[in-house]
Amino acid sequence: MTRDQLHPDLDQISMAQVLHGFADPARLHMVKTMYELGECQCSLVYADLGLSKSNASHHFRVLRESGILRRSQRGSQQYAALRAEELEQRFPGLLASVLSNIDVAEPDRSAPRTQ
Amino acid sequence: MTRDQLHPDLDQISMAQVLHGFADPARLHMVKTMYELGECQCSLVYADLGLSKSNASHHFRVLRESGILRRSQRGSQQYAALRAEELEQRFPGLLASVLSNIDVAEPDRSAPRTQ
DNA sequence: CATCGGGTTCAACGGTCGTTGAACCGTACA
DNA sequence: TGTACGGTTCAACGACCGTTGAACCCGATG
Repeated sequence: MTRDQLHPDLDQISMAQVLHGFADPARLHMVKTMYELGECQCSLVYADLGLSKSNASHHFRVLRESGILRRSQRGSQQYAALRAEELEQRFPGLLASVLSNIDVAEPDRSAPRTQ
Repeated sequence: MTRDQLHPDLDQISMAQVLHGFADPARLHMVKTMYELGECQCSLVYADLGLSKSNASHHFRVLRESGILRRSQRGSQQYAALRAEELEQRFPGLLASVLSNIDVAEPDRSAPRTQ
């Protein structure tokens, strides 16, 4: 059976909050992975990111508290999945546009910063 | 004539950066105002937000450095405008979905926090 | 000249963020 | 029983964020 953790009602989440949840390169990568894999084991989500366990746990918490993903436990394993339908209902089109732009070419970091 | 300030090339802006630029209630409000008014005087953008001058200037800087708006000076007045077309080209659909969700009902802050 | 208006800059503050490492927890398996 | 695995929690750290108030800048206007 699925035993849920603490997840906010999406009606309690503001636009600024969910945008903050997305606004990190590691978390964007995790979102992309979950989109591609569907519900999957947590360790798969950050496998190729080089995050420490505690750091990954932190980002999972931010994503969960932003309403972006749902975690559940089945047997001895934890799973994670995007709350895609709920997000679509609360913020129509937002997840889709974030997903479709995650792979946009990263800027050239060797160039000098502005200002 | 239009004299520009320091604005990053949008190719230098990452998805995470622009999302961070949007991820603040005051800045979302400013974005909405600029969308409704088009290019307009800066003071109009934060008129009904209760921001101090220096705080507004700070948020203008964040929005500018995130590539979200362009500032210009004509005569003695400063103007601000969304970089809508450039954003659309770099992150297709993103600005539109943010704009269309800014007015989503704010969550009920009287409810207890999760965790 | 002075002064006003619209913005910027600066230092300072309290709070939060991302990251780390170590300790811990629960389940599974030897 | 022990021990390994997958995660969480905690304290700590340096960095950054949002906000404030005061000082400053500069073009326009008296």
